This record gives sequence, structure tokens and C-alpha cells, in this order.
Amino acid sequence: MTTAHVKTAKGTRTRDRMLESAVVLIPRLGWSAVTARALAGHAGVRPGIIHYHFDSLEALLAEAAVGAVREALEYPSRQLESGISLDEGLHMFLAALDEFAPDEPVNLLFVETFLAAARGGVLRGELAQVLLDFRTRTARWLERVGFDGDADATAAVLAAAVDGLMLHRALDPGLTADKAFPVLRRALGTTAATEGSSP
Amino acid sequence: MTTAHVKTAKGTRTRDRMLESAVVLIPRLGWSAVTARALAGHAGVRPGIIHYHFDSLEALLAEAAVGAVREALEYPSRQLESGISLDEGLHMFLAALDEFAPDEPVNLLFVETFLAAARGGVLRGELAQVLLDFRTRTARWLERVGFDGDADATAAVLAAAVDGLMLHRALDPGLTADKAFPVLRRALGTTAATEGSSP
DNA sequence: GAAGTATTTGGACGAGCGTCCAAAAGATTC
DNA sequence: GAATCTTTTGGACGCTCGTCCAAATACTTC
Repeated sequence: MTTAHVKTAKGTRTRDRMLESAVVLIPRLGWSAVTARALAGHAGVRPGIIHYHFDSLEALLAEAAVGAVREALEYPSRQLESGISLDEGLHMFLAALDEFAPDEPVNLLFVETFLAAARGGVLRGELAQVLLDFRTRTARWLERVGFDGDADATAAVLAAAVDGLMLHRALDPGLTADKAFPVLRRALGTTAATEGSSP
Repeated sequence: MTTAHVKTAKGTRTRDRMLESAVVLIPRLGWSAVTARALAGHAGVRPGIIHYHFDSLEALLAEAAVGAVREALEYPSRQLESGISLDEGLHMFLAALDEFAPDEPVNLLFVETFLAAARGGVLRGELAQVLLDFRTRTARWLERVGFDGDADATAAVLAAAVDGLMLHRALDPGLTADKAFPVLRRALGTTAATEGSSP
């Protein structure tokens, strides 16, 4: 499995520092442009140490990315299960939009990880599972909160929309949570008439 | 600006072949993993020729990506202005979802281009303009078709949602247009009550 | 403080990178 | 068909890549 013969606190700290550097550099440089030397430089270590703590650079990136995504979803996940309302929940989803920080853009990390996973490898299965789990929790929350449409499909679209908004936000600073809220609020509204009419 | 001293049909063909190879390889390998040699190999030429037709590899990628995005939006753009209904338009937006082809995933090209643009450079301005233009056309179509809410914000969220769905689709083959349609249809429905109530 | 283990270094390895260029090859013009 | 212009080649350039490893260092245990 993952090479991780860490026995002392110092070793753990170095390992963690490299993981954190990966989380910073992946969005900044792009997944495949994060080199061993760039990462080591950012973490304040020599490149050689990478292969003491990890099997490969790619394994380091994958562990860092999935870990960051899992961690980023933990708090929202718990919130959803704490009985918050539909409006509160949607606000929480969109809060990530306005927390956009150019120096540590977690949103772009999400997208980079998505793309890296789409290219295949171990990442694909792991990330898919993390996201499916979160989507399921979102669907259960929707049901709990009184949504009476297809909760699973709605949760899937909501998650996709938030990711898409984070991506677009990177190019358009005017795309704030305030703007997006009413639109998505409508999608979460009481399930309306199934079909309109063509003029 | 872009080095392009093409004077014969043969030169044009070689140039185009390289642009097409970039469009194929960017989603497959990831933006920064498309090397001069990989691209030349796929296009059936020698790496040296890249700098005869383009200023740099990066310039080649940028021209290919923006060109592909612009081209991909051309048909939908014309459709929106041909008087199609709200339902027809939304179906068109989501059609891209089911056209997903693993061997030439245009959707992933979109996302890769987005990320490359977010990293800065000339790409950023160019892509932002192309997308803003398309978003504006979408907003005008929404107004024309009877949508009475904030058409600009709704168009922005719609575009983001479609991009996000394309991204998620790469990891979840079950995320089809049929599933997403009713959800987004609700977001485009007659603007509902502004706020719900918390229980 | 010696012995033993865990961690880190510094330098090396072959491979591949983007880019350049003189010369060859092909096309066009007269 | 010679002259001229355009396109392509093949090989080279200096550099950086991921990875490896023996030696040096830090830490823990006794």
C-alpha cells in the first residue's frame, strides 16, 4: 500500500508538510505541473525525502487531494445532519463561493482533483466514493427538509452546480453567492409543474 | 502576434492537424502534460515544426483550446437565437451531457481550458470574453422566452451548472440529461417566492 | 554515551523536456 | 529548369524531470 513507515512525531510533521504543500501547489500550478522539486522547495525539504514517505510523487498528490476533499466536505456534511433548514443549507453550499481566496483556492483544487480522477488510476474510485457519499447525505437532508421531488437527482445537480460555480468564479469575480442563491433556491423549491409548453 | 507565416495549403493542413491533436490530448493527458513530442507524435510530424507555426507549445495549446471552445459554442449560440422554446433550449444545453465520448471528451477540454485560464496568461482574457458573450446570449434568450426573473444571474448559474455536470459526469456515468432536466427546469421556471421559511 | 532505529541529505542516474537551427525537401514562379 | 520561397527534417543545446541510494544526521532506548 502507501509507504508510510512513520514512527516519530518529526517524521509525521514532515509528511504532513508535504501533503499541505501539494494542496497549495496543485491549484496554483496545475496537477501535472507540480514537480518533486517544486513541492520539496515549498515544503522546505529535499526532493529525495518524497520517496521515503510516499511510493511516488503521484501517490503523494493523490493522497493529498483526496484527503483535502474529504476534509473539506466533513464540516458541511455534519451541518446537513444537524437539522438545518433548506435555506440555511443552500447558503452553506454557496458560502464556499465567497470564501474564494486567490492564494489558496480550494475550489480549484476540487476541480483539478476531479480531472486527475477522470484520467483514471486509483484516484478515480476513491474520489467517486467520497463524492457519492456526500451526495447521498445531501439527498437525505433534502428529504428531511421537506423536498418532495427526486432528491437524488436534485442533490447531484446541486453538487455539480456548486462545483461549476466555483470554476466560473475563478474567471468572473462578480459571480457571488448572492447572485446564485435565488436561482438554485428555485431548483430546490417545491417540485413544480413537470412540463411547460412550447409557444 | 501569433507566428503564422502560412502561405500554402499544405502548411495550413499541418498547422490544423497540430491544433486538432492538442484538442484530443489536452483532455486525455491533462493540460500541462501535453508535451511537444507527444503532440508531434499524435499529429504525425516532428517536434521542431511546432515553432515554425507557433510561438511556443503553450501558444499552440491556448489557440487550440480557445478555438475549440468558441467552435463548440457556435451552434448552440445560433440555436438560441433561432426562436427555440425554454424546454427546447434546456434540452440542447443538456444534450452535451449524453454526447459524452470517452475517446474525445470535449467536456473535459472545457474544464481543462478553464483551469489553464484561471492560472493566468493571455488565455484568461480571451476565454472570459468568449464565455461572457455566450452567457449574455443565453440571458437574452431567457428574456425572449418569457423568463421574468434575473436573467443574467440565471444564465450564469445555468452555464456553471452545465459545466459542473459535465465534470461530474466524467466520474458518474449515471448522471444523464434526463436526470438533470427536471431540476434545472425548476430553476428556469417562473420566478417563485423569494424566500421560504425556516421550520 | 553507546547502540540501534528513524529520518534526512546531497548527489547522482538516465530519460525526457522546450526550443533552436542549418540543411534538406517540396512547392511556386518566371 | 533555375531561382525563389515555403515547409519540414534531424539533430543538437542546456535544463529539469522522477527516482534512487549510500552516507550523514537526529532521535529514542537502554
